Amino acid sequence: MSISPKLALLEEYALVARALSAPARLMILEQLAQGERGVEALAEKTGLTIANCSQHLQQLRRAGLVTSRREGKAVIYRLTDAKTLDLMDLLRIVAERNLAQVERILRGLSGGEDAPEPVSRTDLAARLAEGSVTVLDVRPADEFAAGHIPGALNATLAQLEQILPTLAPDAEIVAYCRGPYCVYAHQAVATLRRYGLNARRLDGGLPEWREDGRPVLIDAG
Amino acid sequence: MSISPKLALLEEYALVARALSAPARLMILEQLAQGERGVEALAEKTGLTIANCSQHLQQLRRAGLVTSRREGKAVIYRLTDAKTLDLMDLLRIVAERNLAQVERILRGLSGGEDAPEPVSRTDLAARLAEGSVTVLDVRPADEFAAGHIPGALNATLAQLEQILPTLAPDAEIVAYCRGPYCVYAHQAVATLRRYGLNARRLDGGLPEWREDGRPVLIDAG
DNA sequence: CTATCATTCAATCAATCACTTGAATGATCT
DNA sequence: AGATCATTCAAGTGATTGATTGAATGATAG
Repeated sequence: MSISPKLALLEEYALVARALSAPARLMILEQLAQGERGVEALAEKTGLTIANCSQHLQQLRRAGLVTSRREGKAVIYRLTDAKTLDLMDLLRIVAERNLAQVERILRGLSGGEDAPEPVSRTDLAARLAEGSVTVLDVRPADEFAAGHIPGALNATLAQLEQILPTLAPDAEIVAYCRGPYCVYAHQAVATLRRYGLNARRLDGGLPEWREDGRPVLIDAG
Repeated sequence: MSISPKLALLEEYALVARALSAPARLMILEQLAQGERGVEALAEKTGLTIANCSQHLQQLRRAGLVTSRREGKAVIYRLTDAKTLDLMDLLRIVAERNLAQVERILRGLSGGEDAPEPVSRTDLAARLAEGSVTVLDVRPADEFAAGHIPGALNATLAQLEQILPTLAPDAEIVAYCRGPYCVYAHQAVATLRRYGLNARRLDGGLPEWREDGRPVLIDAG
């Protein structure tokens, strides 16, 4: 308490920033953006050991970004606040505007200059209503089952070539994944376009779609 | 290039967050929000040594948050992008919503429960136009000289008691400082209210006022 | 009450960060 | 060109972080 209040405040703000300063924690937050999860599920999805994942989660909790609740033996974590998503999004936007390295990586993902503009969620909703579009969900099957855009096909990158024959050659395809931090949709679009298909990426992923209040279909367990 | 593009992207985003994860760098950014500055000026304002300040600046530059330009012997730094301010602001908002510690500090600054709501910049502009308000700039004299709200008085916290007699006892006072990260205005309002004056805080500081496109008066050098 | 399971804590190590000090750069002025 | 000044670099120190391992906690089921 002896330091100045001004510094004390800055320390708190810095704590939040620090929580976002490790790739592992960004991955965890991206997962939590899709819904609450237990420690084990998070560890598996992110490739971290359980102990390590638990430590990161506690760092996130200290920064106030996640909250936990006990459910039987399991501890379930969730985002404290939807504003956290905005913060991650702004972080991404600032990084994309200012860091040449980010642009280079994204360009590499999209396979060159010819990456089309993403489709806005409003546009996609309108096109869905008139049935003039094929929606592709590029996330793993379990995440698809837990909630997806109604009418979407599901295929991971590895499965993509298998479903190619089922797609009409002139269909307009819109791919989406976990959200702005996720690169699956970028890669899927690049692959589809290499095969000559008319594919574009959705702006944002399922969490943003849900945040907009749009319908999400959940598979019966 | 051997790591996955996904991880590479997350590393870049984390780099930006890391740049915001030290109080010293937040102070520097707060200064730069008011206008471009040389290294020496920044070091003095933040209380850092020049060498240390230079190192922090380079970390900020690596994260793409600041840009430098040479002017004679001096190197002048400025914010790369106004979006950085949004990012800092959101960081602050998330911290205030989620961290009890922040609320405690702010409450202590404001001297208890009775802190009034801040005045919006739109409101202040209207009240200024009709002359029904006294505006107080709580920043150091040099920053006041470099630009302030037209008609504002200038007094640091230390000088505040000296100008008390010049204030009409029933005047409505609106205090502002460097911006949301700055606590001078909070403290000034607390002091003025202890003396029974009707003081409130402006929402945001001079950078936000300027960002709104409102008039700023610059003293002739 | 004991066994079991998911999670967290504790101890450790390598790596990184913030800060200090003193020397090196790079542009100006005489 | 040499002197001067602002800034940056380089090296060293103490503190912190991220990851690993193994033990401890805390809630449930028998």
